[in-house]
Amino acid sequence: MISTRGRYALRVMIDIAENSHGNYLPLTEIAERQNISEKYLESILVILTRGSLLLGLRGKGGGYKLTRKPSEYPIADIIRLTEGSLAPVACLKEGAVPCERVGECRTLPVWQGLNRAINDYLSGVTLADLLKPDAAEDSACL
Amino acid sequence: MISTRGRYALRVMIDIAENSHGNYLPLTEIAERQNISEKYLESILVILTRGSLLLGLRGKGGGYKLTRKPSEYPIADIIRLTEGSLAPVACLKEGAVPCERVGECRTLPVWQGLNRAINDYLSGVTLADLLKPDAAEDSACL
DNA sequence: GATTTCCCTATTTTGTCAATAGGTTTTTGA
DNA sequence: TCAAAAACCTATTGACAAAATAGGGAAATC
Repeated sequence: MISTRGRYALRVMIDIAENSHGNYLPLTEIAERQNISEKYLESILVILTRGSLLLGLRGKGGGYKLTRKPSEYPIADIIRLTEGSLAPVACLKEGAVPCERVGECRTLPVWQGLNRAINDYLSGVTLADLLKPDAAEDSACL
Repeated sequence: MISTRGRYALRVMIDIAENSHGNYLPLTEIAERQNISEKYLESILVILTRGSLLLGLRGKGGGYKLTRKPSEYPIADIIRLTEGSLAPVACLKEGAVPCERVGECRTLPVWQGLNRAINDYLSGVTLADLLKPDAAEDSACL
């Protein structure tokens, strides 16, 4: 199950894509529009910024903006970053110690197949696909 | 993420399919083979039995057995039952109160698409696909 | 230099999952 | 008929991660 953090992250990315028009959007504005507490939202924006999905600028006139065009943000990137992983089971996480039963594990193929299905789907949808028609023009967003 | 309960459930179903040969397998035997505590395993078998994926028989000579041929168990059924749902977000769970933002929700299409990708994949694989070659003959398992 | 705004670390709260415990009922078979 | 074997049932504990809060520090602007 995608957690609150990942779901909020996606909403926030859409919000910025639709409202930024190339400018920096302050946290308070996003929080109000999305009805998320400023403090909790902040913890999510930190992750998105550290992962280079957003650019943060301090001081008056500062805020957050996208680093790329919406069509260059696969949803998979957003969810993977904020959730830590997209893997449906722990043993498929990046850098997991390979389970000792790996040779005899009868269930591994299912999880690998599921993992691929999830990745393929979420990699094939981008932020641009989720925007309101009039906000979807890439040029208007950077 | 699929929880321990769901992963164990799948392992147990495979175990029974491969070892039952039409007989009832007692919990203790399965627990030992799978290295799962008897008490915890019991809580999982209760779910599988109530959901009619297994048949339980009490008393000496009793235990658990499949109710159908392995090829008639989509993995989706096993995981959905033990996890409660396959939905990647709460608002897509069976019987969830529809979110009030539904009309304006920009993220819903992603979750619906992901939901479908997961369901399609897990519905297309059955228990029979995961068995050792020599146990895969359906007739030997009921 | 005061205000705005992001940045950083830590803590509390909450809730679910994993696991355990202890008992009850049914069935068999000696 | 009674002891053993086995599933069935309810409740509780323990551990951990997620959600949310708190308080302050650093950069940029005007």
